[in-house]
Amino acid sequence: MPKSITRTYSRYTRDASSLLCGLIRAARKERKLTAQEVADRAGISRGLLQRIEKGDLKCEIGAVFEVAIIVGVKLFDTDEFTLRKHIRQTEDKLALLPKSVRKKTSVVYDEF
Amino acid sequence: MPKSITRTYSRYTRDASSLLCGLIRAARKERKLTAQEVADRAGISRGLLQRIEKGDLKCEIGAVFEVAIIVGVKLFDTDEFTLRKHIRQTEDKLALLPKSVRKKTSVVYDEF
DNA sequence: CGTTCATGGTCTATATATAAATCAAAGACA
DNA sequence: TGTCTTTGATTTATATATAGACCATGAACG
Repeated sequence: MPKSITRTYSRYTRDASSLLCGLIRAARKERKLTAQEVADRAGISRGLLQRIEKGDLKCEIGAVFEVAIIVGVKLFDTDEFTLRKHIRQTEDKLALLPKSVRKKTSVVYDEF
Repeated sequence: MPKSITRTYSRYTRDASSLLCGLIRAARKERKLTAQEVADRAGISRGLLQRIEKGDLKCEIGAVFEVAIIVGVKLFDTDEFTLRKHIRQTEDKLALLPKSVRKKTSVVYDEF
């Protein structure tokens, strides 16, 4: 059961969110899109878009990504083709890595 | 009231999410970090970390960002300093843009 | 090869994110 | 300046994301 759920976020997380929401807002204004328009195209409510544009860290990442793309903010700064190439590369690397991480037991008997 | 909430996501959104979750999982394995370790340091449950590493688009963005940073995946591919510089630039640009977007009424009386 | 730890899945209870509606204030444009 | 749209904020109801516990499988590593 979730008890309190008051998360703390690192500075970098907050900065990354600030930048992303600023980019989104600026892009929307530049393209002269209404908040309602973007919300409709993203399939979300205008209220949620407001929170996204304020950098609310509790929004679902899918909605944020969708909005970013709609207003023209490229995530990862690459086109779709390059994106899929990177996905494949990561999958390949992942296949080589061990399935599970094992911690050293390291219960060394050095007391004698 | 939320009625059905079955979102549809664009291809690019799904790809971006796939890449991010792949990078996170690969980075965690490379650094030999246990899922429980990362979850603890991020202040989230192991179950949520599992969903993040599967690219579940309904996870909160703050948790995803936090995990990414903990395992060493740089968002925006820049350091903290450059990140803050970009934030300031975006704020400046935002200050110059109009506060609200206005659609052309364009109800032209041309019937005579 | 056997032991032990990591992982993946499932289930439940609860906190909360979201949609929808409303209202007031601000700002764009004629 | 005046009108009308956009925005911001608030409230409410409900769907659901999350924490926490559990179990079964799998895979490291001694």
